[in-house]
Amino acid sequence: MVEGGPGRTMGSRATMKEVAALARVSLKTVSRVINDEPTVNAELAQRVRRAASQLHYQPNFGASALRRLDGRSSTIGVLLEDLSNPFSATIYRAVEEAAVARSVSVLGGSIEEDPRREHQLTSAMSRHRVDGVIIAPASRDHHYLRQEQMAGVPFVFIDRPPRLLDADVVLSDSRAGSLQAVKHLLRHGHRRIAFLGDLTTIYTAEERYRGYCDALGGAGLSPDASLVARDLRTIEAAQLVAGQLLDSPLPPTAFYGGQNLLTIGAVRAIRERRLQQHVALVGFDDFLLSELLEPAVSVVAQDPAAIAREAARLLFARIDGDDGPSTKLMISTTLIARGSGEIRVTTTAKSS
Amino acid sequence: MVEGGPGRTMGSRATMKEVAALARVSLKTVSRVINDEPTVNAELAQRVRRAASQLHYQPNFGASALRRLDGRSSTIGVLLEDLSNPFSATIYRAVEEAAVARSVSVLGGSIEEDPRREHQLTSAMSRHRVDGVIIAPASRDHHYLRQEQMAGVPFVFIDRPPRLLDADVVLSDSRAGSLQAVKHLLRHGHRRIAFLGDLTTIYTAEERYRGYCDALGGAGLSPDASLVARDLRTIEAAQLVAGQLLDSPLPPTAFYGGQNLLTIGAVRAIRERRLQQHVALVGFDDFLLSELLEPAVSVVAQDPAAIAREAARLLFARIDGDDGPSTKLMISTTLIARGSGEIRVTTTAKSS
DNA sequence: TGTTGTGGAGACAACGTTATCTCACTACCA
DNA sequence: TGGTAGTGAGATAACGTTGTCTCCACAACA
Repeated sequence: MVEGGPGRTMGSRATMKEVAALARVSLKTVSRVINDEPTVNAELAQRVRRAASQLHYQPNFGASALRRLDGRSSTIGVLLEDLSNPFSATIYRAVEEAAVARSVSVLGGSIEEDPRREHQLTSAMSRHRVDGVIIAPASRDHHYLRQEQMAGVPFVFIDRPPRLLDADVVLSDSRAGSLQAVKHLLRHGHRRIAFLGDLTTIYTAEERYRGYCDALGGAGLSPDASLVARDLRTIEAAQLVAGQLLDSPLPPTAFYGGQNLLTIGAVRAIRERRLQQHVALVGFDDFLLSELLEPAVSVVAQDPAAIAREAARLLFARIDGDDGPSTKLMISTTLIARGSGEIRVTTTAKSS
Repeated sequence: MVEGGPGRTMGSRATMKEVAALARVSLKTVSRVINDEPTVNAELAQRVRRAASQLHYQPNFGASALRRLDGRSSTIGVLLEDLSNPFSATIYRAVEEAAVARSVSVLGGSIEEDPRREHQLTSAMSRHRVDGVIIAPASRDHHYLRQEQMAGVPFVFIDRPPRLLDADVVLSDSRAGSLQAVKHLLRHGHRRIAFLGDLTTIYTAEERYRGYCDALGGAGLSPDASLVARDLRTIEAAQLVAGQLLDSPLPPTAFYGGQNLLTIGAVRAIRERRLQQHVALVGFDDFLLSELLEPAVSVVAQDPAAIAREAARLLFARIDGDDGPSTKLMISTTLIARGSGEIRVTTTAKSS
């Protein structure tokens, strides 16, 4: 045998043919045993299994998918915003769990809010002939996926709905959650509530802004443009803007952070100015350690694991042949009061 | 055409054959165009490309890998502890970045410290005929991967070295980092330093314990069994144990958290008892918001992105044919002093 | 003008597997 | 005893692609 070691070495893999030869049966019989077909004599099956393990035989999924009628590759694609952010990572993990239960492998991808990258990734999924895709899209026109659907690949959208395409979708109720968060602040006497929002191109960012407006409207207020900052993406950007707002002549008495990182940016800006006991804050989406800050941060929590479980359930149902009309699921959010959101408006900072 | 919609519909995919027919060229010419072989007349190539896009042709990687001499599937496997923890997620992302640069897709998997699951996942990778694997293993004998190596699949180990197998590896210098952390506490006058550690079966947990012992030894001390808690996995477990230690007659004056979650558990226990200005704490591995706690948490930071970049570099070099001897890379750690680790031993809590 | 070389394109086999068809054999009943 | 199911296993083709071989047209050369 050729030398082992870490490098690439040429000891090719055993095939069914070789297993068949060693077990002295036909190729097809090996196929039957590998696929657990019942119509094979126990003794022969035993012989085949022994031969297979002796040769370290590993079936070739690619070849199998190529030949089999249903073309199944035992692979699904999971395309999310960014696998390194906790929301995406939690979703990935929950989908992975559903997938391993079916012996399906997961091809992951981070779209990074880049429609071009979304196209590249879906195209790669297509070339790999995945059995289905769960996607949190960045683009605003998903029409291009129609071809894939027609080729029999089900898509389940997550966190953001499909546009110009009919497909299943599982969403957090961002607008209602936002409404709830801002109402909470209003209830504590705040009238000057700043909004920190992500890219306006992002569906959920838009929804959260709508919820913010809904709440203000419900209190007879209308959004004050000078208190609304959008298209923020990083902790630093949010920190800067929140700081500027706090330093302005008529500062907000409360912040609503439309996303994890933006909430954290607000925490930093507030903290820098030692205003953490005076300026209220509610964030959308929970984050690790939010309860260990002082004051602990009140949030509207999503349930990413639940979203992922539902999405996986829908996807596998489609893969199993369900061809009913498309489903839209809303997963509700929960307001968690921890302190920062319950700070009442202070007399000194009260708006005129 | 059959009805579209979200369900599975039977509009099969275009093949090279159909593209060839539409472009009025041979199958092989299409193959040449798709693979960017230069020996094709420009006009023909144009015709082929037009036909391909008209039919929404997507090459079948499986079939391609099956036939081509090198058997490349344009897929790598990345098997980590748990994709939902920030360390694993950061590594995954950095590897993904290197992979997309080569138009390679990533099959991810969470081993969850379960050797059985590790076997299942590596086996799945093998069946998918990945071109290579980056793995943070849970098992303690990797001999079983020899077959895969011999079949030409390179493995790069990450965070934990291979055992009974020759393969590339990229590690954080856990022992040195630990030594540094505990020395730091000793320098601030602490003698009763508690150790919170993960499963003793985990290589890095063991190394971090060794570093702890090294540091104590360097100060003429030996580890006090009553201050050492190991095999902890969760925030809650660490919190409980740290609390018990703090409530004991002779409590530690400092904690060394051998892992993120355990450090956070210690923070909670200390905080519950309002001792955060009196009990020192250093953690191994940085975490988000560590700097926003009060006091901010001093840590020994790893550089998971650097680990991943090096691992990807090694892997792709192997895939490109490098068959030199195996490489071992150590990525150094950095002590970040933020406050919690610089608390001096207090007179009241000083040990006898 | 005949020969050789070259470059572009097609014919065909093969990769490892599964679907289909066929066949040998047993068991059962009239 | 002959005929008919039923069952287990092999022979063969085919999936979509690439590697190899062959062929043809055309240019270059003696």
